[in-house]
Amino acid sequence: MAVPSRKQPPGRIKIMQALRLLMEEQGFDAITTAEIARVAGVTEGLIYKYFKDKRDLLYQVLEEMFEGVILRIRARMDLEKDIFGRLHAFIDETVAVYATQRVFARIILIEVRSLPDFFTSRAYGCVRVYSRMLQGVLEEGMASGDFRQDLDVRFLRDILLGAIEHTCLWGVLFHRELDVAGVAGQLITVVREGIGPST
Amino acid sequence: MAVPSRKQPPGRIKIMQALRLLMEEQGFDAITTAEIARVAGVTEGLIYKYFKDKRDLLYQVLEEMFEGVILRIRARMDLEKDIFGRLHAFIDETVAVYATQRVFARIILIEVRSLPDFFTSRAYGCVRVYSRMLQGVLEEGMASGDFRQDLDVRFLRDILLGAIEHTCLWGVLFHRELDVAGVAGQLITVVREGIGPST
DNA sequence: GCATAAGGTAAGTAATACTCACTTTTTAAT
DNA sequence: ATTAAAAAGTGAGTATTACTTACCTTATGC
Repeated sequence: MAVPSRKQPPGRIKIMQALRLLMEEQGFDAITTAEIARVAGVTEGLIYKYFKDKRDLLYQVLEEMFEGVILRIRARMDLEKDIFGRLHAFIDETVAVYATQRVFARIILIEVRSLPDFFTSRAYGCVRVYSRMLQGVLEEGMASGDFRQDLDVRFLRDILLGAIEHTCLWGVLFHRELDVAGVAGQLITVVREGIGPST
Repeated sequence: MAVPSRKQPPGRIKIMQALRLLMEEQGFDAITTAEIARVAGVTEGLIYKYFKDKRDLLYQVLEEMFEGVILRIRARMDLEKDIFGRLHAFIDETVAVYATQRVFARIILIEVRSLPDFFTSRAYGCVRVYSRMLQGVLEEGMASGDFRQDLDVRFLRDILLGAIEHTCLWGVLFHRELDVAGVAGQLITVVREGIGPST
């Protein structure tokens, strides 16, 4: 689904590109529909031919980017054989995405959280798929005995997702470089062995 | 500072209470200034006598609540002697706050993140104080040798903060009960010992 | 070659955050 | 007590902006 980039009307594409471009420099709320239309080279009314409202436009832009991100992470994970390798791949690739795709990172980490209808959007479906990927690895690890058994998989998943997001958040907010290997490495260390004195 | 609840004009207090009340049921963006004024029993214009703009009102409400939260967490931590006890107190009390003070939780976890000028507000100062409390514990743990030495304290702090926030996020978003002891317990377990098979 | 639908336009509307000139109340010094 | 001045509060008005609607234009299939 959402695949045929062929049949998409040019105006629709230009509108989505315009928003992506504008979001390189401004937050979503600061961007007006008039500005989007101007940059896209179309009229304001056209936006509402293809998008239910301004937020729906944001969600569809996010969905488009998220599909690429999911493919990228999945491909990277498929290269790894052992559990911790796959876990590391997931974390490392996620951080790498946040580091390089700033518009994507800003949308997912900052913008959509406060928009209520996001959680019924197709873009949120991507979040669930993404989240499920991590959960899958964790379940494997439980089943194989590589991870301790006394943890709730969903809790553990949320702990990891939160840790990843928050370690990247400040860099994304303040446009600072992200030390991808550093963040991913520290995360994996903590997760593997905890913060107790090294064994 | 910010103490004298005496000298505050009644209108100002009523406006802040009105926003808190309205936020029990609605998101910040969905609340209009007209509605705030109506509930407060004052006119719309008065809001702008005491608050720079609508967001500034939100920040001041948050700041007021945050001061109480900080006192509460600090008091709880001061009861604990050993490092892991203090760490557990910080986590447990934070989760308890998110579980019981839903308006506070929603503002800090969901609303302010996308508002650019939040990070120059006094309320953000509270976030820094709060965050510094955790960092203090971690530094102690490093110094005393209770924690492993090869971790960056600030990374570790962000990992923990993110983990706490994210494990509470869905409950807060979807108005579900939070299993305070469960969340805090799992977090402490992971942090202490990692996810490797239990030793 | 024409009907039909899809792509696109332009002017208008309602809502809402915010302003400003003004009035009322409180405070405090003579 | 009187009054000046500062603080508290009002209410009508404005600019912005997301969104609508009726209309035009171009492409597509039969």
